[in-house]
Amino acid sequence: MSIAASESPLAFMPSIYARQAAPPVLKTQCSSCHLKDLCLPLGMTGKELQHLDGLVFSRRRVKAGEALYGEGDRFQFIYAVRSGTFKSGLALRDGRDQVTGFHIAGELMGLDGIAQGTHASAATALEDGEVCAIPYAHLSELSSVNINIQQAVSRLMSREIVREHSLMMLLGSMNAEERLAAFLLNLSQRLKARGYSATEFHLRMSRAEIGSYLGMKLETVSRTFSAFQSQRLLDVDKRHIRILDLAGLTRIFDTRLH
Amino acid sequence: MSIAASESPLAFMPSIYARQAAPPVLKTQCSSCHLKDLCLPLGMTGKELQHLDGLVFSRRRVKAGEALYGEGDRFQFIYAVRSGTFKSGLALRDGRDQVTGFHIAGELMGLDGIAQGTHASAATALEDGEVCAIPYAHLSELSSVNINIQQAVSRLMSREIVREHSLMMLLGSMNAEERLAAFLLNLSQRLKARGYSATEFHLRMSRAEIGSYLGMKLETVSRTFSAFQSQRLLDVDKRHIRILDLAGLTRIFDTRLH
DNA sequence: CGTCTTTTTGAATACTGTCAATTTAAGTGG
DNA sequence: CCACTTAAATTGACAGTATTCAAAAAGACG
Repeated sequence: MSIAASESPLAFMPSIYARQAAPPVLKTQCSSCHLKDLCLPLGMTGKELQHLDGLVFSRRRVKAGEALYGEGDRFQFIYAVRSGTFKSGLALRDGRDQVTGFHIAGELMGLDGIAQGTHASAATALEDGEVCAIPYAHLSELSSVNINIQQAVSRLMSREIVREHSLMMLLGSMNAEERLAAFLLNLSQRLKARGYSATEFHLRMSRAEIGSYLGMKLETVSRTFSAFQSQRLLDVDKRHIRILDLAGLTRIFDTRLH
Repeated sequence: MSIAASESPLAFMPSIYARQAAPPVLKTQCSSCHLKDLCLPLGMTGKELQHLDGLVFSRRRVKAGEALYGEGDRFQFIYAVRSGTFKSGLALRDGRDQVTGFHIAGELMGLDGIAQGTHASAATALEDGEVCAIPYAHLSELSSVNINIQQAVSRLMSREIVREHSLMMLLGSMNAEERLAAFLLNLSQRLKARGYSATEFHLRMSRAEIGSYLGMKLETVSRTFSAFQSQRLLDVDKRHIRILDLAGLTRIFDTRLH
């Protein structure tokens, strides 16, 4: 479920590297990563970025449905998404689970584990993907050497708190249409920031998972999608979404009159 | 709305100190604080605690209704509650606000400001109280000197993330009775940890504020209190609460069948 | 090609929200 | 100190939205 700190970074690499006689220490470097403006190095400049390259971590391929960590697992790594889509969530006593977040390229998972040394939530891949498994102990050490790295990590944790605040607002005071509109617009913006289309995308999660995240039943999610379609706000074909009227969608959750 | 970094720690102290000819630098020390097992020094041992005493911060008296900081205010301080009850929340576009947390002695406020350098939420006193205003810049410096302080701060931020996860679960999947039961039991535990009665207490927040926090209308909060009373789980007299059947209350939100 | 999962849609129910009236408490000023 | 005003809480009646239960359609997968 979680890989050991000593595990070779090669373990999950394509076979071309494994075939080499003397495999190079394949250090994935943050400074040369195409996600560096979104991910852990966010806001870091030359010097900190250099320090950050001292961070040794492994890349790990994950197949759809596979868990990165489970509730109660020992906390060792913070995971940064390289590719693919992930969900994190908690299991409820009755067997169902509450989705607390969806994560795409450049986003971090596992920060909840710092508090107790064990993960309070679980993270699962919704499609095949790849993550960087960053040893938290090592990141901590680095933080004590360079105060800017420490602050970058703090900012990322704080950002997670802010994100959850807005989700609480959503869950606490919005109706079904507003929730789904907020969800789609948020996803749209995140995809746009990564160079993808803001108006046409494929959902990697089921109606039930969206519903769990938004605090509504899967049938209500489906009905709301249909309602948006008949309002000509969206073009919905199962999980393929095309936003026809971005302004109209924005108006829905902007007009908080409910 | 927020006090300047250079402001004298004496500004909010009783006049007995101000009358002295040469006022001593009145440093409030974490190591001698009666809240040290709950607050910022959580989990710190002798050495870190000594380092933490190097932290200079002011104590600030706050009157009921007064704001500690508002949305968009520049982030300078993390606030630790010494006494009193506070709420934090976001303003909605339509004028109402979403309460994101209630805070009592030993709890921290303002961590959401780290992300952007400005507070994403506001914090207001629900009754007269006192807080420690901890300059974040100074805390950061201290963290780079002692790695254990840095980790303590990280743990506290992570704890906030975990707290919000469970609130999301509440908002996303519980009915009115379960929400109120969860709220009362959580408050009961926190009061107990501070030496107060776990079964009899005075609510400092209105039905509307509880409702905002729990994602329900004030009338529903009131009705649910009445329902608990007729089920002989509680004795409710306006804001005075006496828990008659703690086990029964636990069963309500434990039995997640809804 | 058949099975299983996911999604959509309908009909009825249940829960919470809305609107309104009343009671109680608290604060203000004569 | 009491009348007056304002705010908070309770309760009822009704409306509205989301849930539940059920069935059918459409893909996904082996």
